[in-house]
Amino acid sequence: MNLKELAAHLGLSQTTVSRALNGYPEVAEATRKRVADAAEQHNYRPNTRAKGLATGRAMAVGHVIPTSTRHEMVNPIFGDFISGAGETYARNGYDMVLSMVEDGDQARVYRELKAKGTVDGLILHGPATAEPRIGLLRELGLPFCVHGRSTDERAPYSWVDVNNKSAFERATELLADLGHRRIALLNGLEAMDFARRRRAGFEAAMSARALPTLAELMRSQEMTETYGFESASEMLALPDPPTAFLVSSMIVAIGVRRAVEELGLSLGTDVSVITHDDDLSYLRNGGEVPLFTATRSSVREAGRIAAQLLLDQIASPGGPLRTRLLEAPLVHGTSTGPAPRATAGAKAAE
Amino acid sequence: MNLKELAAHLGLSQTTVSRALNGYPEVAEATRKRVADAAEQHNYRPNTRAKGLATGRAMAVGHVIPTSTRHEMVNPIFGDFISGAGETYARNGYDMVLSMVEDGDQARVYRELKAKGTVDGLILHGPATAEPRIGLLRELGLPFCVHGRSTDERAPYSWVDVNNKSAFERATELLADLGHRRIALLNGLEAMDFARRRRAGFEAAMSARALPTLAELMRSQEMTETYGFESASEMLALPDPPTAFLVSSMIVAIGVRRAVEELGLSLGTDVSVITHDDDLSYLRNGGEVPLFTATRSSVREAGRIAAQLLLDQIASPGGPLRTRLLEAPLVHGTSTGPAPRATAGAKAAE
DNA sequence: GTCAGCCCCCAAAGCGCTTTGGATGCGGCG
DNA sequence: CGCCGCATCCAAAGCGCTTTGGGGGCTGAC
Repeated sequence: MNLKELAAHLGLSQTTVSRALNGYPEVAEATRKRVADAAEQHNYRPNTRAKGLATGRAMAVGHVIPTSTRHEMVNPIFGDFISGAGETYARNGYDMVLSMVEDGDQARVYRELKAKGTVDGLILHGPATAEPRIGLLRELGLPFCVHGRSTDERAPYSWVDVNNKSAFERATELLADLGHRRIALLNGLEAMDFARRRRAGFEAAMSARALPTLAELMRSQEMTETYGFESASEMLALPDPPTAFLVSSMIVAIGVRRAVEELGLSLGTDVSVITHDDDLSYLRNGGEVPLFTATRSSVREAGRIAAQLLLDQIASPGGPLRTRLLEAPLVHGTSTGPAPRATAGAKAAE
Repeated sequence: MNLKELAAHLGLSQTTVSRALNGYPEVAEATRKRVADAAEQHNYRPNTRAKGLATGRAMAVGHVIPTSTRHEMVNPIFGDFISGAGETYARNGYDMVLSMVEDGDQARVYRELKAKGTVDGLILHGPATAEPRIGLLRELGLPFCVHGRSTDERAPYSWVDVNNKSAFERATELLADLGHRRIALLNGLEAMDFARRRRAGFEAAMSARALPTLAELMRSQEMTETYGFESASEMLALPDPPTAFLVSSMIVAIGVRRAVEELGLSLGTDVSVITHDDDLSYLRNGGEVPLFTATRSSVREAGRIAAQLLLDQIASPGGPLRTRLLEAPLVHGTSTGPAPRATAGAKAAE
């Protein structure tokens, strides 16, 4: 059933039917009601493409997901973020289109989305410290909102981000307050902006307490369980091992836990761990009492907000570029405790 | 830059330019070259909506992701599946549109996608044993391919699935061969078809060996770490605890591992675990030697295949409905070993 | 020299919708 | 009574593309 047929069926013109359904004032209430009922009954929905052609709006927003071939990892937070964003889109009648793109091809895909008119705006994922995509999108004139920030970018742009620096600063302070002096940092890839900010927070807190940030206790890699396991195993085997770990994601923390337990050590007693927790729906941090002490921030909520900022921007093109900084409160779990008097290494050798 | 402008620029008609770009024969090679060059130079891309309107094809396929509000979990395999499917779409010039939909609303969304003409086909996720969506899609005349199967569905339909039954059958046999007699099954929600098939495989192997399938050693819930931890903790505290666990996902297995280690038991010695491993990019099963013995099947590969079957179906509407059954080979890790002579419970009490 | 037959190319219709610019009919005001 | 203005509705253009249904012009055969 299309507009023409519906109009014929009602004995009205397409114009009137269209106006009735779109809430224009120049149609009598009785007529509008009659039209609405008929539309409902015949399950009429205006064809998206035709409507888009006529209005010039796609009623869709794009997410470009990088999938490097080297390490073909899909970001685990992706599902939850998308899910949050999707809620917002659905509520506003927008579609969400996804493109999986190899790292190098991103620019090409952005240009293409613009030229083909597929979307009205974009969410930009995984910004690096220096992020050329931001300039490109601005140049293309496509509204966008960044999930995260890009330190090197000077001009304003819309973003939603967790306050990674303050989160990791507070986490480090907590560990220091517990008496830990040798604290390891298992960070994400440092090309990513968030990882840089986390390290900054860590270093700020450490130097404020006059604690050393040792190269052998700092790593940054892609956040996998294996990374956590191997790093922790190696570090705990050092002559002077760390007594605490600050970790960038739950998955990495799980690897750390495995290493700790495999050494016969106990989490929260011999070794303390604080992780960032994206509050992923399929990887909850324990039940009532959190398993890991963590800086927690729902990435799903971030998705909801980013989508909303983008839709607002699309709705009022000239408007101000809004941003949103989310705090990540420290939730206390069982993985932290006072620094042991003997070093963990000594304990392990008992 | 649109067709009209490009044609004017070239001093040709829109018809000729369109034909040149779409590879129709009635245009001279020299002209075609000239057109292609100009298009390239001006970065011309036909407007998707206009093209779609004219051809009646959306060049897009939909994925409807259920997000129940009760347990607001996003399936963790979702990201990898989508990523695989996305590769196929990209290679074929298709867009992928995602809808996050609350469980009850699925039928409405399918109808809407059809009526609005947003997509040319759909991938159906998470089929239940009795799956009304299949009938609905068939009735709507939208091509679709199911990721998984639906036992109760009699009429043919296109699907891609792992051979869950044989995988769990072989896994159970391995445990039995190792001397395990009390084997626990931590399954996914039994409304899901895959969970039913896995149980069937488990039970078939158990009864073939004349081993008992005990109600207190079988659970089926949503696959979270907590579920694995709590189930394993409780079962291992039974007077006559299991010596082996057959588990439905890596995440659940991680919870089981935590329970085992927290009891001071050792994985692969005191307690054996076999899990299904979807080969998720962000949750690899260890490095060289797998951590868990597992039935492994890449869900990303499944995504690639499902997308291809769907595109084939869209390309040749009358064609046969293809299906694909993927085997999940058993990979041997460190989490399995001979059944201990003393029961695990006795060992824990040492 | 003619004319059929090809090659190339073009004008215009049409996809399903929105929107501009009227048309029609009615009551109310002067 | 005549005219204005308002409330309703409609015809048609246009969004950017594909595709149908023609033609011109050139070649080669007769």
